Amino acid sequence: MPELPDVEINRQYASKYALNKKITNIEYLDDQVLESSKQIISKHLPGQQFTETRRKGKYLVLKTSEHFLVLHFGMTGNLKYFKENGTLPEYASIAIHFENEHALAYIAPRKLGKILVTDDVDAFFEEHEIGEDALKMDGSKFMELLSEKRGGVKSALMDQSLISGIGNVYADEILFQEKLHPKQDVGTLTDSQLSSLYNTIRRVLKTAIRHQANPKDLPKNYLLPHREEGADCPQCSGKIEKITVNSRSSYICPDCQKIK
DNA sequence: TCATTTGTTTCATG
DNA sequence: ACATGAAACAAATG
Repeated sequence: MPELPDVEINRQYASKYALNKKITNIEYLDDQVLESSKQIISKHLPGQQFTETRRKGKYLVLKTSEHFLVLHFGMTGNLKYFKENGTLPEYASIAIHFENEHALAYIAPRKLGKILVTDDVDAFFEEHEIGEDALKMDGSKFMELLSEKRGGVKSALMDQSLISGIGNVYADEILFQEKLHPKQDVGTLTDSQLSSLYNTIRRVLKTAIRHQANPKDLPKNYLLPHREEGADCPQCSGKIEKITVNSRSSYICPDCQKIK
């Protein structure tokens, strides 16, 4: 579930609480999500402080003077800043302790995330084929990439090597707003449709960020608050349907979103 | 008990 | 050879 907007909220959270505080030690509660060894992580972080946060697609990056802590939340997860003498958050994988007796926990209830340290974050993104961030990509690049792509429009939006940050949930919202069927072949889209799609991607993601990535707070004409089978379409009298696209659940309004 | 959840990886297909 | 889609995988919940 943590897609671009959710990760961005966590980035803002980390910026607010975790910057410019000396790291004292790292507490390991679950090894499952560690891509770097404990030894490596504990070698590079304690004694340092985070000076900058970054986000690319669904990845969150905390920078120290010479290294980068790279976090990915998989399908569940978030950060939690807490007092050391308080309760350790449930499902915390690691806790980064600071000199001020507070700590930042990486929480992953389903343990499908990633935690690693690297000294070259650009190389990391290149190795993992993470394309330009959905909010940083410019319009002409988007048009170029999508006009070369084949297959369904939804799989194109979710292709992290093409454009990063859009997952299953926000792809549904973007397509609903555009009145496009997820299985419509991307090659059939006109330049004007692609251009409109680009603008909608930005609008939806930015709107979600503005609402703290909380689907319930999104505008009334958005799909997300009604993303369940049989719900009323927020834009017509139709009922929301659940269909399978790319072996994933897609929620669409069959009246608004027809293949052309 | 098992279907369901999702990003990523892997395998099969065209 | 390459791109695309389908399926497997991880873990935990209800």
